[in-house]
Amino acid sequence: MEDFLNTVGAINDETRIRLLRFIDLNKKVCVCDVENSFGMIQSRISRHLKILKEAGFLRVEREGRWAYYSIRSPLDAFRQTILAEIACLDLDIPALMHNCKG
Amino acid sequence: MEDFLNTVGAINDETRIRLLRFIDLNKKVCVCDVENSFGMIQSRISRHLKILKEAGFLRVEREGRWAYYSIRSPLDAFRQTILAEIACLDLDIPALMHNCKG
DNA sequence: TTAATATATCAATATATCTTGATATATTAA
DNA sequence: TTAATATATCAAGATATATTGATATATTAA
Repeated sequence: MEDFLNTVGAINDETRIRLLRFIDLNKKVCVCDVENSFGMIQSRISRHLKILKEAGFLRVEREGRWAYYSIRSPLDAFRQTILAEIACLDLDIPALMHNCKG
Repeated sequence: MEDFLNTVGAINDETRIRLLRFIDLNKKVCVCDVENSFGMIQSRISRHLKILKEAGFLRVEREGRWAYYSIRSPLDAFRQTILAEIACLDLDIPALMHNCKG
């Protein structure tokens, strides 16, 4: 139950739905690129990515000062179904903007 | 997006998850039976059933002074997947108590 | 018609979640 | 070591959702 509510709670937010789709499309992104692509402040992005990660949708790899987020693999059938459902939605997903300063 | 968030929001609540499973198991129930089975006040049950109905999970048939709720049929694949996922959870579902007074 | 039952909805409060701005930590480059 | 960049987390306020008790509506039975 706890895991189910965690999973469902994670996708019960428009920002996170868009973030999830964005990462699904762009495969591997760092926080500052997401920040810039979505035009949202860093703490907001970071918080939502954490929720998606803890809900089992994302994984993080640290490389130097960057944290790269991608869709967790393997993904169980239920979360795969959710991703597929989100892929069918008519979402406004921004283009990936690389904006890290080094 | 609106429909997706509606669907997801509906199952983002422990009470509604249990109600959904209860109705899935008992097929067709009136509000006062649910009220008694769950030991919750009527306004609470009524509100949650309405949310599940508006999220596309339930349908209502009025018969006299009773409102009978059941799983909506046909149910699209995504909602079926959700029901199946809920069926796998270890939930505390009460036995159906018939308690209408006439 | 009156009373009882079933259900829905409203208003108030309580609780949870989201957003922002500030701050803390870590890594790298100068 | 100092400064810059990237990320995470915290505290405060804003917003949304849940719960309760009260009330409204509808149906049936007496």
